[in-house]
Amino acid sequence: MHWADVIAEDLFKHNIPHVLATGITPSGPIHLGNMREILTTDAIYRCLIEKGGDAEFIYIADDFDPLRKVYPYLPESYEKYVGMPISDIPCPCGKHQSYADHYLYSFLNSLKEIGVQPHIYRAHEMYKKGEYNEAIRIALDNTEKIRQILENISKRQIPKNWLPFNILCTRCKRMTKSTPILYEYPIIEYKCTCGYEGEVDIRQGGVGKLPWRVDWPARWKMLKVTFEPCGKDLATVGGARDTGAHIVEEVYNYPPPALVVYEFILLKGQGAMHSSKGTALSSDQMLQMTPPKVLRFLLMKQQPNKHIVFDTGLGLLNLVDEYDKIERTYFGIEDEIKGMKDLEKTYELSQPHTIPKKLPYHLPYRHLVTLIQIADTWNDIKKILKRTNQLTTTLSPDDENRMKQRCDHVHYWLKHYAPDAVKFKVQPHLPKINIDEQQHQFLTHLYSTLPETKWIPEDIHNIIYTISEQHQIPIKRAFTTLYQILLGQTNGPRAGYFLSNLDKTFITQRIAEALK
RNA sequence: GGGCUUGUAGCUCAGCUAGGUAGAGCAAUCGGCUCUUAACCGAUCGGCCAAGGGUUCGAAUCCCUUCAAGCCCGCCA
Repeated sequence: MHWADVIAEDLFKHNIPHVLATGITPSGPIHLGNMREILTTDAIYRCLIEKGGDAEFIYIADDFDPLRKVYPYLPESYEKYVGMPISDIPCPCGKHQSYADHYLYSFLNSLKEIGVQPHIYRAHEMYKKGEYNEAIRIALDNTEKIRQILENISKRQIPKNWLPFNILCTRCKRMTKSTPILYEYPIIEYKCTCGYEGEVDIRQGGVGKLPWRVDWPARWKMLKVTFEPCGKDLATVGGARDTGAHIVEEVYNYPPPALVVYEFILLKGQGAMHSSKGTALSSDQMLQMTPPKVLRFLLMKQQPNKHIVFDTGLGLLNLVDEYDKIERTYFGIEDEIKGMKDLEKTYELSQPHTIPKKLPYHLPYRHLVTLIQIADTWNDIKKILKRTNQLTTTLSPDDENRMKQRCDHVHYWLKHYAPDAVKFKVQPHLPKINIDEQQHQFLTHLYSTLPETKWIPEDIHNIIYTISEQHQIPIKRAFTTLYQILLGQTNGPRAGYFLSNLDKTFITQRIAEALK
């Protein structure tokens, strides 16, 4: 059984309305690792619905959190906003309503594209509308109990005057600088390091925020959460998940939600992703170089508790080809791959929206990488495919769109991530090179043979070999010569296929030019 | 010191929640007309399943111990 089915079945057994929750702080680019939380939940959600369960999928944007520091991707000037809620800080690009919106919207767009549609809650709205008021009151009434739980379980020392509430200073608008002096319902008197002393009325929304370790359990109760995955960093003994489970039971009188711990996604050669260190791949970037279904596939094929090593280089091509292979297998075109577990379910869960009824058109992804560097646009690629009999039927509009999208992805990948070894450019003019005697011989002979050569890979391949044999030119040298006059580099795609994809007249002219 | 997760072929991973002859993809090697490159096809190679012990007729799989790696057990999310 697929892992998502196993978890869904567990939830289903409880026979209650389920709320599957996810939550990410939009304090920076939301990356592929964060995406795992969403997609893991989405998979379980889909399986649960399929079984006939009653389930809702929600996403909470923690946009009332304060900005912690000036991250490397922020301008220096943001120093003055540190400590303020990210929903109240201006947008870095100026196009969004707030700092939080800036990162949140790009993420929400990615979600749409990847076929995930959770009900979206925004923490700053919930706080400002007063939806947290009851939870805040309960937390403050139970200050001692919460203090004990936190001290016992996480072994941390909590200051004497501490309250489970971070006050938003009325004057400096920071949430991290105030210390409470006295709490008497509903008023908290506080002092801020900015020098301000004042009071807040907790019956008013948005005057402050529960600290994370309390906010989380409060939210479980409020939204009746029954399941929430969490990253392995939070799932440790003494971590937020641990203290949260106690607080929700002992303070909020609600059972802790079921849990799945997911592992990190590592970037090949770089280790874990950290937005703060610039080693993260944002969901945006990811979707610009990978078809959404392939991205889903990457996460669906692997159990959540396994780390994933993502390779933005050649590994990406393998991943896409692997996906295509699974697709062919799903439609019965290819034999089942033995090592592939839960193939059907994995394929279905990889679809952002609907499951295709028939096999989509396939062109090996690696081949596309070559073609696109020759032809640039899908329309031109199509001409080549037709001329060379690699494409003999008319494509459906769906297939057309898919291929166009793939072309965009390959372009982006080539521009930003592809290793130099796969890159080449057919030079519009003869590159400056010196042709020696041997090469001259080879090209002369090739030139004279071209008119009667059939422009198909095999034949092209053959004449290259035949000619170099006749002139006793090492075959490697023959290939190099061709790459030199066409690409200006010493190697390239397999010559026969490569040349057949180029226009014969163009090749003839180029050789003539080189012989001058 | 404590917790969680992971450890299977050169690499990325299945197989572990049914205990029954170790699997896939990629890489590598060889072949596919006298054919090395980056479409493609076929074949081959490749593993003491991290190590040790236990349960069992039988263990990659269940149990215990050890080792290694990653993350956490301050603040903040």
